[in-house]
Amino acid sequence: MPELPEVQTVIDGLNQIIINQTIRKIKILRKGITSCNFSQILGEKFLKLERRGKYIIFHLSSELVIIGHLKMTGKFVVTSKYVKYHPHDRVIFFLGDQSKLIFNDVRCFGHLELIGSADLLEKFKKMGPEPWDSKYNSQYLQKKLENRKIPIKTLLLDQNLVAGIGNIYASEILFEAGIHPEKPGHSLMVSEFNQIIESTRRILNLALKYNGTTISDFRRVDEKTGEFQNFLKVYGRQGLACRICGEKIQKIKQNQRSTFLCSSCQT
DNA sequence: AGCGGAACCTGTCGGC
DNA sequence: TGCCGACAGGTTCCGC
Repeated sequence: MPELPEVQTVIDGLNQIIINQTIRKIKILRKGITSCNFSQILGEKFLKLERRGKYIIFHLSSELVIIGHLKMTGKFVVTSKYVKYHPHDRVIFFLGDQSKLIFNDVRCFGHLELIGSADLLEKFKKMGPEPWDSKYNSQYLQKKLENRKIPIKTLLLDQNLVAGIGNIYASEILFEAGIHPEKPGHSLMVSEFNQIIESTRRILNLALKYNGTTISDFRRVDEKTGEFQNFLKVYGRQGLACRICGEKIQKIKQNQRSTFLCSSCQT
């Protein structure tokens, strides 16, 4: 589900609500979501939430941090004491003000883990730079991709190359950059790497401004939808006219995942 | 090392 | 209407 803008939207929502709340009790409704021993964080407070790639980092008033990943369908919702459980609620944090922080996930791909804050660096050691990091530049991409034969679209989904891009924004970024998604990584020129970097930042910034994309079931913490779906130029628009040239948008499969493109604008 | 495919799990939608 | 396959915003593991 959620890519960088959606994860950041969730974090911004939670930062408004759960900071300084005490964790009174934790209930795990579905095993497999987490194998943590949560008893060691009872009585602790949420201090601050951060994002790294598509991971959510909950800093606590102890030396431990909770790391969450929403995968395809995970959500965090905060509700009052009296709201009943929903079918896909998986983990419930009972908070000091009697509200509940609920991790809900239809498909159960999502995951929560507990690690020492000193182990955060190690945890994210292999992950690529954030898109706005100055390390994410054309020399970096050229070096990392010089031996890669696979399509640039597939490469943009690799979190060890750059953090946070998923299936929707990969298509949108390459459309904006005017680059065909099937081009092998090693075949791109420096100017094309620069286009990708600029497009990545522009599109993610815009998506952040509109609280992410709601295609099916992404919701903000307050259960509102994101609005960036209204700005999508290729994703989900197969058969419709390209907004730039009028050509029909195509849908292709790459590595078992859908890619959308305009074969006239992207070369 | 790089690459493709399967697996994880549940729900929905479109075609026949 | 009902069944069945395809598909869904992600990541990891396995074998070549």
